[in-house]
Order: sequence, then structure tokens, then C-alpha cells
Amino acid sequence: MKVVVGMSGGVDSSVAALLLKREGHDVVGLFMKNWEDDDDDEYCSTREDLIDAAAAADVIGIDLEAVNFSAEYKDRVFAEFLREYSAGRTPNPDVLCNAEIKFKAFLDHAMRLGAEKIATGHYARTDGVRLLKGKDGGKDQSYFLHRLNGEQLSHVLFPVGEMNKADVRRLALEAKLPNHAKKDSTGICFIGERPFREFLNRYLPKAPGKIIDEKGKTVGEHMGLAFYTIGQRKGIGLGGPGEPWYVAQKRVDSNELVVVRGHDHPLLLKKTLAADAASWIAGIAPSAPSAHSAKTRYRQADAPCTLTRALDSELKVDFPAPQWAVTPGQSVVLYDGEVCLGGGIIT
RNA sequence: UGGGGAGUCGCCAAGCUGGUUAAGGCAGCGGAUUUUGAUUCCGCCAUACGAGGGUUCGAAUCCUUCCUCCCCAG
Repeated sequence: MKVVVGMSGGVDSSVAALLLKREGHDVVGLFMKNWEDDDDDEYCSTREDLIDAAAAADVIGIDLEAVNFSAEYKDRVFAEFLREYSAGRTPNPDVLCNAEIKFKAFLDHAMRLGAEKIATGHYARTDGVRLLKGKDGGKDQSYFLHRLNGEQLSHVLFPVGEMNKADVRRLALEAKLPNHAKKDSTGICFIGERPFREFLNRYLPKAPGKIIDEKGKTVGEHMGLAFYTIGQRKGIGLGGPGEPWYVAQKRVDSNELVVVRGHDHPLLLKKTLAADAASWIAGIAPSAPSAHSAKTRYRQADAPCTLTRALDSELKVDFPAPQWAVTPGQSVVLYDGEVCLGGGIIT
């Protein structure tokens, strides 16, 4: 079967391609360049990633092509990213990127190339209908994929989803893939890791305002609500005696940042949340109320919860144990054991 | 002006019955973890203790003068 593998230049996607090739499939690698930047360093790293992907493809014995979805990325992901930050929320661009680019623009493109399936290096599993967590619990990336649906999943393969990261690297080493020891990439997908505030400030203006404590007392000045997120400790610039300060609320109307002292301050703990833009992998919302588990952010341990309201567009969740720094804009993702049900954007 | 108290890293704050490497927390900086942003973790961060004298083998710790701040008197 013809499979188009999205290759980033990293080990995971390279091993994914390797596994598919070994299974005898007709494999083609596709490198995506989705971010145009004036930044020289970034230009170089994208260039290096392409070189790494090409080198891996060469060893595997497959062709590698490149595509550029920069326009789509900018329109469907980055514009929304900026809108959300401007509105005082903290978006997760990679969740959108998967739904709009990797498993839409890229998927469509691969289909036009005659592929039966596409594959990526995500640590997740699918039976073509459901989305399951990756076998390596420490690397599971189903959180980022929760906005996919059955139709998309029916065209997707996650070859490394059955493996542990250590085994992926070992396999890469045995296969002599040149990137077997390449460091895992971090930062916004396709944009990369960079000084975040500086990056954001290239697109959003500073908008200084008051930093206040929970009693309303002014304790400092912030540079603009968009440059902070709930639960943030570093970069607030508030010292003094006592416990560290954490961002607890962003009041967009008054342009005030509310901070509290101490990691376990009540204002940082929530036992309930609401979310909109719900997306269900099965296409329909689970019946509610119902018991599940949920993550409020990536790599967080699953927390038992009750889905108290589940519609096509919105959902509400109650947690028996308070959740720390539940952040508007981030995704709440629901699970039944290994099965990812979908989720929504926290409001 | 008289009486009392205090001046240690940007902010708090140990140490102040003299011994030496000047605790710790907050902030800050660097790194690890991490396909978001955070969190978390690790490391770094005062040759210097308001200033000048003095006592002593040795002082942030004792004495003294000055400066500054606070409180109480006026």
C-alpha cells in the first residue's frame, strides 16, 4: 500500500518510515515547511531538519519530497493563535496544527498523491476509528491529536505508537539512521523553540497594566496580559518576602493581572471547568453525566472526572480532586482508559 | 534638639555571648524535563555585612565617631 510519511527530520518520524518500509509498503517521505521566517537561526534549523530528513530517507531507501503549507499554517493556525492570545487566553497551537495541517492539508495532499494512508511519528495508536494513547505512557501524544475525527483516523498510521521511546532510538541506531541521537524537538511545531515573549511581541504589542493581588492591591506592573499565562511563576518580576507569586487570573476588561502567593493557593485550584469548541473523535458527544478521566494540559496525569454536560459544541467537567492552574485556551481532553474521546477548549 | 531602636545581595532575613566558606526564602540568570504556553527539577547569584577609625592572632559580630531611617518625647 502506498503510504506518505510526514518526516520532520527527527527520530520518531524517521523510524515510522523505516518500519513501514520494512513492512513492504510503498513509502514516500514528505517534509513540511510550514513557517516562513526572517529569523536566520530558524531558517537554518528548518534547513538542517530537511537535511536530516533527507539523510534518513536515503538510509531507509525511500524518496523524500517537500511541501510548503506556510499559507495554510498562517491562516488556520497562527492567526487563531494570535487571536486567542489577544483575547487573554493561552492557546495550544499544536493541537490546532494537527487538526488543520498535519491531518488535513497534509492528509489531503497525500491523498492527491495517490496515498492510501499517511503516517506520522506521533506516540499514539489508532484502529482506524478510535484514537488510543501511545504505548509509552511518558511520551503519549494523544492529547495533541484529540481534535481528529474517525474520518481522518481511517487514513492514518502511527507506527511508533506501539513502541517506547528508548526502543525507537535503539532501532534507529541499529538501522544506522543518522539522526538516531538527535534531541527531541520542543517549542511550537514548525516554528521551533525560541524566546517566547520576544517572539510573541513581534506580533502583539505590549500593553502594560497593573498587577494586583487577590485583595485588589497593586503590587506591580505587567507588560501586557498576553505575555502571561495562568500558573506562571517565572517572569513576573515580583520578589519580596514569602512564597513565590503565581499568575491566577487575567482580567482583560481592566487589563489587570491577578497574582497570588504560594503554589497551592485556592485561586489556582479548580474543581470544575467548561469548554467550548468541543470535538469528539467518534463524531458525537458522549452521553452525560458520565465518568471518565481528563487531562487539562499535556503530560499531566489523567484525573478522574465526571462529564456533566457534553454537546457538539461545549462541555463541562467536574473533578473530585482540584486541578491546578486550569487555563482558558488550553485543551481539556477526555479519556476512557487508553481511549481518547476528544475534548474542548477551556473557557 | 533630648531619649530609645535599627541599618547584612534588588526584596525579606539568619548570624550579632568574636574565629571566617556570611544560612535560607523571593526575584533574577543558566540548564534539565517538555512537539503549546506554563509548572517542576538542578545549578549560579554579597572577598561583602551604612561609612570612618579602633581593640584583637582574628570582627558582620566588641568600642568609638559620623551618616541614614524609624519610634517616643518636644
